[in-house]
Amino acid sequence: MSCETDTIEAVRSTDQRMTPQRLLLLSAIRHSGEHVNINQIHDQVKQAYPFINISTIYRNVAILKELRLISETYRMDGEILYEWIGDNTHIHMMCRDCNEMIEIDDKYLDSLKREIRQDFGFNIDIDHLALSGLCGNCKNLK
Amino acid sequence: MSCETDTIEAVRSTDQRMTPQRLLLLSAIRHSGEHVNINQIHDQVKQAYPFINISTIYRNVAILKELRLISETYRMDGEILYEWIGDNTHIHMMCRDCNEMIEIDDKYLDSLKREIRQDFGFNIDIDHLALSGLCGNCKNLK
DNA sequence: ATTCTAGTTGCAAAAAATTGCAGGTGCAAT
DNA sequence: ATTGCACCTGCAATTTTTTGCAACTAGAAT
Repeated sequence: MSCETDTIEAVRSTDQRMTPQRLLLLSAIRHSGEHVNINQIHDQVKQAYPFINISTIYRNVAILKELRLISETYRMDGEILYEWIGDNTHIHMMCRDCNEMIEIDDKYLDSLKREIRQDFGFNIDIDHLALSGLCGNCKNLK
Repeated sequence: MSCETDTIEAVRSTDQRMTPQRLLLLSAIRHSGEHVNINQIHDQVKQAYPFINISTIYRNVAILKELRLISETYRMDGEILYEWIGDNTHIHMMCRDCNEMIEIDDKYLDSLKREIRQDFGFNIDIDHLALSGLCGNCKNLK
């Protein structure tokens, strides 16, 4: 059974269709294994299907983000990166100086999540969170 | 003493100049009192100086963000908002359904900040953090 | 297998954001 | 007050992202 089966189900469970283009795009993000930008996704899909249009990439990325199958991360230098969510949810922590990005287990957020839910009724999405700050290295250089 | 004095100092303390355009832009963001986007800033500055170019707005916003005089917040619908930081730092909490944005005192972050600093050496910027999630209202509608 | 419908795609055009550059200007030094 | 230079600005051109639309197609119903 292909590892795409549940993805296809996730897409179909809404009113969305599973097109070859979308399948290639999903596969590109899922198997890249790291944060990728729009152009990297486009380039990857083009290898299998050279006629894919960049607007199709933009539109699908927006849809998959909405479906919460992929996460969107704004890097401090302005670049926007996408990543497969799956069940490996984590916090992104990005250094505002060197742009190094580390991933932090979401258990660190548990108490914050609980407090904000209690006090404000807000439920934080753990799979979509980018913290910014200064990493240890860059702090020492100051 | 104008309330701009310390701002001017903050800018001059780096290798930046204080131009009339930049002063108008700073004032526009500072006195708007809420989150504004690029076009709102542009429109506001145009009232005082109609020749201001949009690229000047983009460039200055990038610089002031770098200087950490203003914060940048990505709303779930893609809009990018700017806000004067000053000493009123807070967390942004945005609902991914209705886009409602509430501000949360940064004391809620104290323990998370401490843990991440201890375990990863990373210092979280408290003035630049947007949490996303589902507000109480939208959760009940589901 | 055929039909139907609403979502999807590619293309082109529009809009938004960025960049290169020549001329202008803040401001420190004199 | 003048000078010098690095930073800034406006403009135009470029690049990136979004949008409108006609043709296409996945998938359900028959």
